[in-house]
Amino acid sequence: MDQGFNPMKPSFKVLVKDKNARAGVIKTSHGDIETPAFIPVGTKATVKSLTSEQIREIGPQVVLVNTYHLHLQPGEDVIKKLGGLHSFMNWDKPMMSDSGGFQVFSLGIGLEKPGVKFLKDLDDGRSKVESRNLKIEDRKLIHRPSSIINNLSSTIYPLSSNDEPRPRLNKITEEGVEFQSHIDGSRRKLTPESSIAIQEKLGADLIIAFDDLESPTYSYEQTKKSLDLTNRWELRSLKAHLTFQGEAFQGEALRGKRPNQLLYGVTHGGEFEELRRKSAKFVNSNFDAVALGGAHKNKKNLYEVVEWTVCELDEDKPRHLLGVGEVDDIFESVARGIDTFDCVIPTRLGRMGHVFAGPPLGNIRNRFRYDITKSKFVSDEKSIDPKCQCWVCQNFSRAYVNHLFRSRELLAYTLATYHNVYFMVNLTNQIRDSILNSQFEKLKKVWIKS
RNA sequence: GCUGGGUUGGCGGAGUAGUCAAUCGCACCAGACUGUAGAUCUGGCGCCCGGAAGGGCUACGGGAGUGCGAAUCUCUCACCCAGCA
Repeated sequence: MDQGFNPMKPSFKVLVKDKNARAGVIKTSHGDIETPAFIPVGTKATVKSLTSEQIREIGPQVVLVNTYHLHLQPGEDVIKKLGGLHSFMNWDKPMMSDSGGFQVFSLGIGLEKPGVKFLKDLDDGRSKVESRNLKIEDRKLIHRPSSIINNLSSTIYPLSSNDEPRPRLNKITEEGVEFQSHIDGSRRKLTPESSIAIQEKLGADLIIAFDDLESPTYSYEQTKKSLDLTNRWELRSLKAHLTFQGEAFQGEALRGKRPNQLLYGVTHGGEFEELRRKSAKFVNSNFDAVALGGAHKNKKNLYEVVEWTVCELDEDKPRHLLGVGEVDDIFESVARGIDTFDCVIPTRLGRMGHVFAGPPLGNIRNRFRYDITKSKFVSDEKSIDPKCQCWVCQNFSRAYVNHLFRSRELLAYTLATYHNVYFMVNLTNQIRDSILNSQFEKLKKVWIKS
């Protein structure tokens, strides 16, 4: 156990409200999280391309890891033996772990339908969707060893009469999900109980209940069915959480003390107001923390969903918006009462060569980002964002970053990721300050002019 | 000088009479990405018209032939490489 480690159940407090936007603090054994806060994603116990030292320097207060990935590799027992996640990845600040529920979707339905969390791609026309969809699957298959392809679970999940049945890597039962590992093809099972047990061994401060994710293409009936399953799984997650806490730490310092993990229940219900409100009430009445999950039809629907959900929640519970988002999503969600976010966009887009920029360079039309790999930046001596104070912008030109990407140098990914994560952290810091000073609406207008 | 091999799109490199405007890789251009099977994926890439389907033009070192038809066969010129002098 860390020197000075003070086990405590995380708590949350709203400090200041500016209309529905809130500035608060989540206290955990590994330190405080001042909200609103952006949580970078470090799925496999690493924020891709960054060292923990760099992450500390950039300044996010929490990092998110994934139960599914760490369970497959290297396994929670290895991590626990090495002192838990914090010690394993040399990160002594707060950490959140996702339950692996999302992978039920992304390794299953996600293979069959485009638009993982949003339906927007379907608006472009049927033919495009069909071809794109097929190519996604071809791509996945190519990347899988042939032994795995030949042994794929043949569970079919047709979503409409027009859809070709496709193989998927998992099978959903009442008990949980039977997976085929995307790494070696071995058969695995994840249940609410095992997800919680794994998350307990990993040792993140904030953990998430095991849920089933609906597709954005689901009908009301399909969504309701999925929500009902999620609710049953969430209650089992909660029970497991209350049961396992203590057991996992038998013989250790924590025995007999209060649980030091905060379990978030996840709300679902797709695009449907009735289901969303029911789900929010359900989670609110059972959990001390709420994560908004599930699929959304589009941005407008996402904001509606946040509104509907938040209406049904107690003020004193922290609200996390899973997997969102873009700059405008963050403003709109904070405006409606969200406290924390995690999203792969800054890290993933960074690796793809897209870098963020605030006003005036960045705006709602260019989605606050541009492609640094374009030839027009070959000899551009300006920094990525002239207004940015990050280490990358203080020391490197667009030309240099452009060169690194074009020559496929590894540093490219590090510099772009560094800057992008800094951008998100800086953005949420500005948002928090604006709330504390009752200037949130003003800041929001400067950024997205709504 | 002799002998052998070679000369294909921005580059590398397939093709060796029709299904070739020409496989493929690189480079380049464009697009995608929201609880990460992602340092990834998709599309374009001679010129012109078209949204597309498709159509027209110019092309496989230069020139001349054979043949219904040539990047592919013959002759010749130029250049490159290897071995021998």
